[in-house]
Amino acid sequence: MGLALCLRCHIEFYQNMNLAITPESVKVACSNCNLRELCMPTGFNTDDMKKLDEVVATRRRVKQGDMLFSNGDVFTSLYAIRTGFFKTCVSTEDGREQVTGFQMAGEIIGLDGIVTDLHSCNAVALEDAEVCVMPFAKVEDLSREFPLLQRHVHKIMSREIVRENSVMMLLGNMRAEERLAAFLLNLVQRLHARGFSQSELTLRMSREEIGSYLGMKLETVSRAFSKFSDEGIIEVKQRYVRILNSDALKKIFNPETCS
Amino acid sequence: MGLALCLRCHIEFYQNMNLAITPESVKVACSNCNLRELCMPTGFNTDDMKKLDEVVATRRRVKQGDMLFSNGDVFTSLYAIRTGFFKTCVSTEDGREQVTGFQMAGEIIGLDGIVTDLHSCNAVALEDAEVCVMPFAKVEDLSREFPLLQRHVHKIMSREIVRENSVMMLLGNMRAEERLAAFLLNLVQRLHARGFSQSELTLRMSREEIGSYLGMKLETVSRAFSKFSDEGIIEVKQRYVRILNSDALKKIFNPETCS
DNA sequence: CGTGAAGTTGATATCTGTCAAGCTACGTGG
DNA sequence: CCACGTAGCTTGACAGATATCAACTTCACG
Repeated sequence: MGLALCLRCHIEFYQNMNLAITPESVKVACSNCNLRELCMPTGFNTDDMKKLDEVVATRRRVKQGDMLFSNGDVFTSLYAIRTGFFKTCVSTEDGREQVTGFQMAGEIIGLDGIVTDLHSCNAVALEDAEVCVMPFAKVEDLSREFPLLQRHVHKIMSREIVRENSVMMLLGNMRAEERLAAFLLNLVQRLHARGFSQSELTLRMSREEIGSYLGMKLETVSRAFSKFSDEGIIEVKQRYVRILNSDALKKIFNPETCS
Repeated sequence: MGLALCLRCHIEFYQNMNLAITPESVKVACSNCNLRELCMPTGFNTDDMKKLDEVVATRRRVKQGDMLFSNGDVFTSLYAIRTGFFKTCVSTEDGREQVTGFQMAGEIIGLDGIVTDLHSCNAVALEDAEVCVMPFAKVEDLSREFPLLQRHVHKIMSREIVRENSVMMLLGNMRAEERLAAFLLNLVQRLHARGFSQSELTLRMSREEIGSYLGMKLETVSRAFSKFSDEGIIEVKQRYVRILNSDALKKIFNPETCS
């Protein structure tokens, strides 16, 4: 899965990956899943592919607002998102919450639980969702059998580490508008890789959740949206966002070029 | 390796791990390394242990200020720190640098390179260091043979993800003094797990590097140190720090108790 | 013992947070 | 089908935390 991550831009560049999502797909097996290229390694023959179908034990539906897992839950499985949109967040006892990521179809959540066998964050569905449940013991078993799968699992974890590095850069070094610009470009880029528009998106999260992710208050998020809108860079209407000038958005956090 | 990570505190609690570091140790094999419990899984018999010695291909010395690897380098190996102290950092073309972590003996660096086969950050030695070079292909081979090693590798990567989650919480939700307090407690805790003092430490990094990690400017770091010092919570003399009142330090970022 | 890097401290500027008011959109129930 | 209520969003005024700029001090190293 040729993927390069531009730390500067906080944008992932997927190659050979432009998958239309047909919500009508019925088959349970990975081998027939149209998200396969996002979740699973490629390069298997049909026989091996069938064996790999075992990775997914079951499917699970999660209603909007419900948690797939939460802090303290026993870790048993990774989850591949089939449909829907999630946020993961950690929180302190005094109620401060930090959104650590937003995840969409084809992305894997639950990696936080491996180290202690307990989840250390909450995964909340931001819209009705369906996930593939992949018992981690099974993932490990099959990984030992299939080096390609093993490598794939390692890449997924490494990608998450690198993504978090880029979020640290955002939080530590960038200013409010730079953060929001990077965030929007990252979102639209990931959506585009899934067959959606390069320039339009509907946010699945509130201003407050965006702010929590980007380390700023909801009012600051709102102001930044308004500023971009005033400058003609984007069009915003509540959660609908249209990017009118992608280059201008890129320039906000990267005065020069962004590969 | 019983490890729990308190997100609130940004403190890792290691269990059964209090290893004095004897710089005189000569043996090359993991099986004879006194850092084994930090780097390697436990529970192997002597025969398996010998096979696992193959994980480490060579040792490599890195002089203070030199890079173990840098952004864009081809990824081949993970590195286990034997002696010395590293920082990892990412940077943008316009020169902004974000320190993403500080690593000490027994910790593993290089995980960022797995996803793209290229390193996406720099690893700089903050003091003369020696690392064990673990070719990743060999790690993967042996992981397929030894489930305990496989699990161990997964835990190391998951731990890094969880650590970065807690840094995101620091950067996104905490104020300057809270960040520094959490940072000091985390450092001293990790040093203590390696047989050093619970209350004294010598910083291996500059104020600027601390600031970069914590998302603040060096002057702000310095002021926070001075404030803690004025309040009698710590004693500071340049890079020497003595924690006089650990509870007060904990209270700064956690008004109640911190487990 | 001199020189420069690192660290400290003060004065001021700037960005983002806070508080408050009003607006918009959406869902619910009459 | 409309009215109402609420949650989410926007905007303004002001406050506060941290950044910036600058001067000075300390320490490490040659």
